[in-house]
Amino acid sequence: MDAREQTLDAATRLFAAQGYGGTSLSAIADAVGIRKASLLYHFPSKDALHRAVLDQILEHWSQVLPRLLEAAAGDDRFDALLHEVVRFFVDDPDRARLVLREVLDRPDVMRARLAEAVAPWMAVIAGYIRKGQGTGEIREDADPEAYLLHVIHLVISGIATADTLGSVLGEGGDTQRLVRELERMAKTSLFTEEGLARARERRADKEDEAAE
Amino acid sequence: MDAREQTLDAATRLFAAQGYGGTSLSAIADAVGIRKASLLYHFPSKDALHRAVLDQILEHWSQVLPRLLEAAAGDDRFDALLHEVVRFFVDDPDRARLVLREVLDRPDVMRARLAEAVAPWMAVIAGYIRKGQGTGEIREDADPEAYLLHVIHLVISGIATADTLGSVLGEGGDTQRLVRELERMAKTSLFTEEGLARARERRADKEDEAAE
DNA sequence: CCTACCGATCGGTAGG
DNA sequence: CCTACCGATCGGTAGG
Repeated sequence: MDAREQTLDAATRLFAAQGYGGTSLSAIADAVGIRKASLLYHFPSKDALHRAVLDQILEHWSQVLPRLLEAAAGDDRFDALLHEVVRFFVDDPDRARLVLREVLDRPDVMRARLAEAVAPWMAVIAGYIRKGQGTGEIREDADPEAYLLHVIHLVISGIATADTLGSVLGEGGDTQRLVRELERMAKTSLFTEEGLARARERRADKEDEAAE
Repeated sequence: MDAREQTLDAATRLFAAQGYGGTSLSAIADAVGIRKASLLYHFPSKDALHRAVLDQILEHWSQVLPRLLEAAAGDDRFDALLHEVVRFFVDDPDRARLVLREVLDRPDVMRARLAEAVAPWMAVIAGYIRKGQGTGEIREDADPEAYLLHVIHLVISGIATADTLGSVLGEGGDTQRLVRELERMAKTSLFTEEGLARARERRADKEDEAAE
């Protein structure tokens, strides 16, 4: 791993933990083991480094989202999508903390970037939800776009703070327990009882096929 | 409003918008219209000012929560509680942003404070949920503590970012629309169809009584 | 509540 | 990738 990658890694970690204003270039350079001036050879400014860190995360989704929506075009699209989003942030909770901080720190910059990178895909998924409302599998009173926004909130802020707030649950407050409840809430607030029952049948069928 | 209150107000606004590290004492003093040195006459240090800002918020809940739980001891306890929490943060979204930042910036300090101030009440409400699971009004598979934590997440991060992310919904992305869907999600993921129906009946009865 | 001032640290540059 | 250095700003103090 070259110095540029090491710097990106350390910056991700420190920006996530202490914020942009709370992290100095010296602190990042120390973590990498170089001098601050050397860091500014790889990235022209603190702001440029910060943008590079954020680009890494948003770039991932520009690549993964379309692939995922096509691949999981079948019945379990929703499950697959939710699982992938959860997996990405649980894999490295710093990603969740960074996105959360960014929305707080630079609301207008982030609004523009999300409108460009995420909104188009949200519209597609909202379309699927509306189709499900037609077949009776999805609750009529759900507001597709607002629902999606809240599920993203649930995932990101839930995972960003899981380490800290899990302990409020007592000893058993691990991330897995929080994730399980999070997925349950996302599903039961979207699907009708009929929709949930159909999904269970589909899963049972699949297991039978796999067993043959 | 004296200078101390003005300082608390300005600090709340600026810490919420730009974070602790991103806000200088001069910036706060400028907003109040005094000198930085004068600010440090009212609060011994930046850290002390920050603590005072946070204390204001947590103190509110130490007072309101017990009163609310006793007063709304009837059937609509859940509705009343959720509404009050939403109202408090919608009233001033900076409160939501501050709490969110605090959990990110000082995880261990915040864990300790929440364990002391919020955890006991969460245990009480979780007890009510378990009782509802016994009567069939609340879904058996809900995890009471994890559910409550996620609803708080939903409210706080939803409201903290409503201004920014509402626009992702298009023109109609106002806070009210987000709040309505938020409350729908919280209820439908907690109550069974039977529980929801019973709540509707109770509301109809109340309206009849009021009409008489 | 002010002026005046402190050492420390900030992001960034020059030059090699 | 380094040493050396820049002006600006930081949180905080002295003294009135």
